[in-house]
Amino acid sequence: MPGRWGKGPVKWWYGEFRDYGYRITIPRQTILQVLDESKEHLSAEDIYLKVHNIYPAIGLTTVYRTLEILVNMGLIYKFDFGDGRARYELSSGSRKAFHHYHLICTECGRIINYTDFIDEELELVKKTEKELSKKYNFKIKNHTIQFYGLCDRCANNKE
Amino acid sequence: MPGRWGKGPVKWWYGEFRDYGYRITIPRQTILQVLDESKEHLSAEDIYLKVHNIYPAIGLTTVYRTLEILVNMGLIYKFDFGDGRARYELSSGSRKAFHHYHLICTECGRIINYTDFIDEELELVKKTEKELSKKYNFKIKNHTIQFYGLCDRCANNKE
DNA sequence: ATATTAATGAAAACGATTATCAATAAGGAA
DNA sequence: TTCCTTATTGATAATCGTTTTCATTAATAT
Repeated sequence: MPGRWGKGPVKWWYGEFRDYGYRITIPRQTILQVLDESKEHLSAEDIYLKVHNIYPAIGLTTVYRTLEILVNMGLIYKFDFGDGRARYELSSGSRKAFHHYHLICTECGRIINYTDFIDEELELVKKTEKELSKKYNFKIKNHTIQFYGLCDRCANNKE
Repeated sequence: MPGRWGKGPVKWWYGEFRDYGYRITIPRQTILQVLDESKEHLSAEDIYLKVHNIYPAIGLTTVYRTLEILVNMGLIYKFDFGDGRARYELSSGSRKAFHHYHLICTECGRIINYTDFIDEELELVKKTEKELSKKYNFKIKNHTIQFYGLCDRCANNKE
């Protein structure tokens, strides 16, 4: 989609936003812009700070509220890596959506998205998903695979 | 191991506990007993309440502190399912340790451990683990696979 | 341009977890 | 056993991420 990801405020979600009956506001535009420009797994506060640089009137409350509706709309994913704060990432974007596979350092909290083996994993996941939803009567919406351990830096610091 | 899982306070961890220099106390015994007798994914407060029935003098602080050392010792696993409270489960026990695979209802918080396909999954996980730890220099200690969705009860309530 | 009402931000409230600290009790030594 | 040392305890306060409240502001339909 040429031009869809040009610089400046992203607009591709305007229609979808209106379909939901949501208004298009500067805080919401800025939050989506920040999410779109970032490759990281951002926490609510990360996002707040980045938005604050662009639009200093922003409130942390608005960030939380906007993130919640974006999650409900399916525009972003919310992750919980066990460090007490949630992380958010656009569900679609410049890069393809491989947001489900993570390496997490339990020492420093570093998070790496890996994209190796996703084909094989996706196949197995799809099969599992199908069988599990049948067996347990679960309507499966999403999944994650996480590996926990020590990253190189932290492993070295331990010896 | 016959007799290892008899009723009454569990004692199999006494040695390990002493090796770590930890003292064996009534609160700790009771917490481990509760964990051993439960098949569920218990939150700290769940555990507190159950222990409180047996040993009313228990404090919530002690529960948190004990759980932390048990996690560090590797005797229990700590999970974070994204509902703001951590869950704990014995890493070994009467049942084998298939604590890594969950179905989570995002509506009511119900958690189901599934054990289907774990053979295939374990195989893939092992392979992935090996390759990822090489590629990213990660010392992988643990992993989880979670499926999020709606359980039968909650899916029905939505229509 | 105006009216309607969703959206905002500051502040307070909340819930889970952690830190503080004086009192207690486990376990080794005598 | 009894005493001593020190880890452990539980009540309380503090912390931190997130939610709620509510009066003010601003987006959109008219």
